Amino acid sequence: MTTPELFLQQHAAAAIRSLYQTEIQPSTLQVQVTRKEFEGDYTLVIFPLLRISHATPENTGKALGDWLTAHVPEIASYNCVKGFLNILFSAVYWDETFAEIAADPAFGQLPATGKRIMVEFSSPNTNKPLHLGHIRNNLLGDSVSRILKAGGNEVIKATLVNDRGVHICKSMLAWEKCFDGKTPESTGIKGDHLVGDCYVAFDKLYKQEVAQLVAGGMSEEEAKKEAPSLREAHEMLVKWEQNDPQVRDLWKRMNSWVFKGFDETYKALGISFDKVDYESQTYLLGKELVQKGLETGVFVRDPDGSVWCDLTADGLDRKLVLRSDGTSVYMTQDLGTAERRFAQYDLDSHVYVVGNEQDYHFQVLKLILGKLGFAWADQIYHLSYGMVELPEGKMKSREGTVVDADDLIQKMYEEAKATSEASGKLEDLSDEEKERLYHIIGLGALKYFIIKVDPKKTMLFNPKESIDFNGNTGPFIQYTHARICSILRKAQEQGIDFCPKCIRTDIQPSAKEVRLIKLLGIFPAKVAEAVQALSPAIIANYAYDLAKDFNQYYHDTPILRETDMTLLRFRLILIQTMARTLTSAMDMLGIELPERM
RNA sequence: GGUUCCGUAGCUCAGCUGGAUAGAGCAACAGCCUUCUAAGCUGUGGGUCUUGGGUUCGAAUCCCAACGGAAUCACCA
Repeated sequence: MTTPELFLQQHAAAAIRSLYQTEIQPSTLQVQVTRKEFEGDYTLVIFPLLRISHATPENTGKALGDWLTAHVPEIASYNCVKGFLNILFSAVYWDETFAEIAADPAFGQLPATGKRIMVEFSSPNTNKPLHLGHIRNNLLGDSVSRILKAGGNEVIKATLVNDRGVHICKSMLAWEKCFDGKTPESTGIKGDHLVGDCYVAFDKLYKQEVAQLVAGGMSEEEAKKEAPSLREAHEMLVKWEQNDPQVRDLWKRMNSWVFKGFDETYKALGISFDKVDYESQTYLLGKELVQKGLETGVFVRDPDGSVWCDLTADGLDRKLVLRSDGTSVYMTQDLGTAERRFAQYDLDSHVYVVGNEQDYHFQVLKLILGKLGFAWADQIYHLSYGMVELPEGKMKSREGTVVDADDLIQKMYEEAKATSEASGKLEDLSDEEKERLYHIIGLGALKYFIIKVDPKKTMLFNPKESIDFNGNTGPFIQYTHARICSILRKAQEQGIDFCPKCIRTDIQPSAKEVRLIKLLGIFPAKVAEAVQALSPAIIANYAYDLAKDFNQYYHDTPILRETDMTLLRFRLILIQTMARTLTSAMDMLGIELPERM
C-alpha cells in the first residue's frame, strides 16, 4: 500500500519534471498532514522548490496545484497559502485507501524480516521483591518484544536471574540469625517479600554494628568494612562457591521462595519469558574469551594477575575483565553470555532492557565484543531507560520509600473496582467476569501510565495521586474500545450485515471520517518508527490519538440511526477497522481491551 | 573534573528526519445524560519551548556555549 505522502511525492516529482524539466528525488519533497486550521488533506511545502521554479511561492504553488489537479484524478482540488500547497484528495481516493486497510487482515503487521532477535529484560535480584522500577523494565521489555514481533521479527524473550552474590548471602545470614526458621508457609508472607524483609533486617544489623564500632573509636570507613555481619556474608559467599552443602541448601530454599513470589507478580503483570538463565549457572562464562583476548592482544595482564582492556583510545577508561585472584566480574560474564546466546540461537540481534545507570557498561560491552572480532557486536542494542522517581526524589529501599510492585498492582485493582462499581454498568456480569475486568482495567491504567512516556526520560510517579482513569490513560482507550464493541454488537442484533470486502467506493466520507482514515493509514509507519526507536511510547500515544478522534466522531455521528444502508455499512466497517487497529496497537503494549466496561 | 542523558503550560507528558498561529491530559472555571456506554463531549483561562549565540527563506527541533537537574566514571552487580 502506498501512503498518501508517497503518492503525493511521486506525483509532485512528475509535476516538477513536466513543468521545470528537472529531476528530483520524490523522497526529498516535504509532505505533511495539513494543519487543521487550513483546508486540505496533505500539504506540500513549496519553499525548497523556489530555486527550481525561479518564481514566487504563490506562483510555484499555483503551477504545481494546477498540474496536479489536471493530471492526477485522485487529487480533487488545492489551495495555496504562502509557501504551502494544500491538497485535497477526492472521496474516491479515501474510499479506496480505506477499503485496502479494512480488507487487510494483517494491517499494521510489517512484512517478515527473517531476523531472530533476543530481548533480555527484567533480570531481577533474588534478595528483594519487585518494585516500581522493575515494573518499568518489565513493561518496556515485554512491549518492545511485542513491537519487534509486529515488525516482522522472530523474538525470544529472555531474562537473566541474578540469583547469587553477596546480596543474597546477606538475606540468608539475616534469616539464620533473626528469623527463627520462619517460612512463607508458616507466616503467610509472600516468599520474595519475606526474603526482602531478611535483607532489610541485615541492613539494620549491619548499621548497628558499624555504629558500635565507630563509637568504639574506629573510623567510619573502616567500620563499614569490618562489621562482623558483612564479613560473615562474605564468608558465606566463599562457602557457596566451594559448594558447601549447608549453604547451598539454604540458598536453594530461599531462592525457591523468591521464585514462587516472582511468578505471582509476573503472572499478575501478564508477563512471561521464553528463556530463563540463572547467574549461578552463567557466572563462569567468559573466561575462555578472556584467554582468547589475551592471545590476540585485546587484553593485557597486569603484574598482579588481573586482566584489563584498554579503551583509552576510544575515549573510555581501562576496564577490568578478570580479577587478580582469577575470578570473573560482571563484564566477563556478560561477554560470555552474549557469545553463547548468539551462537546457540543464531541471533541477528540482541536487545538489553537495562536502566540508564548501566549506559557505560553496555558501551564497553559492545566495544570489547567488537575488538574480540565478533561481527554481531554492533547488533547489540541497549534499551536504556530512565529511573522512576517519586516527588521526594529517588526511591530508596533502605528508607522504605520504594513503591512495591504487588502493592501497586493491588491498589490499581481496587481503584478499578471502586470506579466500576460507582458507574453501575456491570451489574449483570458474574462475579468472576467482574473480577477479571477490574484486573484488566487496573492493569491497563498502570501499564499505559508507564509506557506512554519516552523510555529514556526519567519519569515521575506520585503515590499520593493515584493513577488516573480519565484523559490520556489506558482505561480511556479501553473504554473507547468497549463503546465500539457495543455498537457492533447492536448492529449484529439488528441483523445488519457488513463485510470489509464490499465497501462501496462512491461514498462521500465526512471530514471526521477522512481524518480517521488518515489516522488509520499512518499506523504501519508508526509501527516501523517504534521498531526503529525501540519505543512503545510511540504506539501508546498513537493509540490515544486514535481513541480521542473516535470519541469525538462517536459523539456527533449517530451511526446506528443512519437509514442509508450503504452509508451505515461504511460507518460500521470504519469503526470495526478502528477497533482492529486499536486492538493491535494495544496488543503491542500488552494491554487488554475489554468488550465492555 | 571527564563522559552520557534530560530541561516544553501550575503539574504529568506529547511534538524533535527543520515548516504555517507550539499540542494533549490533570488541576480551575462554564456548559452537555429522554438519543448507539458521561471512564465521554464542548468551551474559557493558562507558554520568553531554561538562557545566549550560530546555520537557514524559516528553529521547540540542527550546531556551539552557559545555567539547572540526573546517571556514570569500583578487583560491586
